[in-house]
Amino acid sequence: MDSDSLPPAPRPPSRGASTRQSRQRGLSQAAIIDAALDIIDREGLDALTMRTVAHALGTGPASLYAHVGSKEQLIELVVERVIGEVHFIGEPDPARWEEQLKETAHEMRRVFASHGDLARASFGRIPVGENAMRGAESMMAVLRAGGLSDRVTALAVDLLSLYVMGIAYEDGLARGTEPEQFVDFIAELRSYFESLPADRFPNFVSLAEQLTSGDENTRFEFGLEVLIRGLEAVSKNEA
Amino acid sequence: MDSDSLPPAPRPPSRGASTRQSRQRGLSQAAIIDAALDIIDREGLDALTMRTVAHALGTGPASLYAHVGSKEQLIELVVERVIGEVHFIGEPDPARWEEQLKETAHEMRRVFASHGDLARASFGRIPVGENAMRGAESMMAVLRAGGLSDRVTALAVDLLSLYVMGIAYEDGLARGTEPEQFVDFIAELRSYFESLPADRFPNFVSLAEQLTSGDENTRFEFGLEVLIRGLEAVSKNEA
DNA sequence: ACCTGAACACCGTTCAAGT
DNA sequence: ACCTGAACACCGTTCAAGT
Repeated sequence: MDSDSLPPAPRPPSRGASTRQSRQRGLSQAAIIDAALDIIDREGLDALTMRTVAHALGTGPASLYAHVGSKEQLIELVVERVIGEVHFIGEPDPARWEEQLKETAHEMRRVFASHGDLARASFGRIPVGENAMRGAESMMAVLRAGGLSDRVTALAVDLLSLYVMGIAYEDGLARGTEPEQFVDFIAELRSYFESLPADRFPNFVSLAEQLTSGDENTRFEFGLEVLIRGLEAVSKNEA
Repeated sequence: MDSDSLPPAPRPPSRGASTRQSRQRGLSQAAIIDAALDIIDREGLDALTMRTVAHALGTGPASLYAHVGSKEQLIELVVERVIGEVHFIGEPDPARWEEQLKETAHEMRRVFASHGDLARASFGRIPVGENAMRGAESMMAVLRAGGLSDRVTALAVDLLSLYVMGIAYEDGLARGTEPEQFVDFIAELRSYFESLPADRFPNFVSLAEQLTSGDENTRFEFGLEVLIRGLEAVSKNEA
């Protein structure tokens, strides 16, 4: 997974301070990231606290600040680490760019789905870590191999990431509530839609089933299909 | 803006408690929502605190709980109120469904852009308030007028909302930092991309300008175009 | 019924002091 | 250089007590 390190990336304004390194004297940045990710996996993002992380490592919260600039930066590091778990396309195939893009999207969703509601914290960040950069590089390679212009490629990588992380964000929220409770809520929602006054809400009434029946996978698949077909259309139009 | 009230909507699992009404004895739910929105507009979502809201109204935080179940619910009420500012399409025109969808998307973005980073709190919520429902109803009417199937309409209203709110979320983050700082960061980012090792990051290097030049409006417009062209394609395919 | 002060159980972060 | 305890300046929410 490792490779030659990159020059230092610019940091987005007003995020945490810079990182210091420790040379394995009990605590280390890696151990802190591990502990943080473990908490997110098992108890979700809200349970992630400088205090809970410290506790898991047998210290107090103040000790973490020798290895991590802030809680904000710790989350950034966790996200970057998790992006490292995503398998991006290594060899772009011009004939299969749509499939390869879908594969990548599925991979990203799968990985974030395996880490609680971490996607919530990841959303809206401009990721400049090594793993995130490699991922974007791979997506751009696939898009260009598919014949998309420079302009469309640059916009598309952004759009696709927004979509996938948005879905992952919502996935995480749904996972935050008990599955049974969630099913109940959807059922309640359906009968609520059906009970609406038909003169003012004709579409809610007649689409009540459609609106509450699709599972999250078909929603995801649909959006992906729309985006890729849309990219094809926009790209064709440009030429 | 008001109309006959709807039957009580189901509440998503594990959000705030139910609302009590006060009859204008100094404090009221409306006044609390006003104060909260005002704080968000001027200082952003992070400045919204039960304490800051209470302070703006000349009381202590405990007093708010007679009118609002929780902070979570207060935010929900603020979001619902803000959605009320969006002008949705009243008369769907079958010949102009794409334009009408774009108009609605622009309206939503415009309204949320005028309320700090509120979109961040709105994202991922299933909105069941009256205003939100009317908005979704209007979008579905436009989609169906455009000839989209029930299935595609139901999925599309969801997809479009996800996109617009995702963009609005990012808008809000960008607005959180000083404009000058943000420009500097983008410039830094560009030279960082350009300085990357070309053997491992050929696309970042050659697309450095494209990746850092588009302003937020062109990004938004591009995604909207892709989505709508994609919906056309998917819809044609279905028939 | 509404409002309040005080308190509870938390936060992230700093800082002087230790090694 | 790293680690720590204690403290600072906050949170959301509860609850007994007031009117």
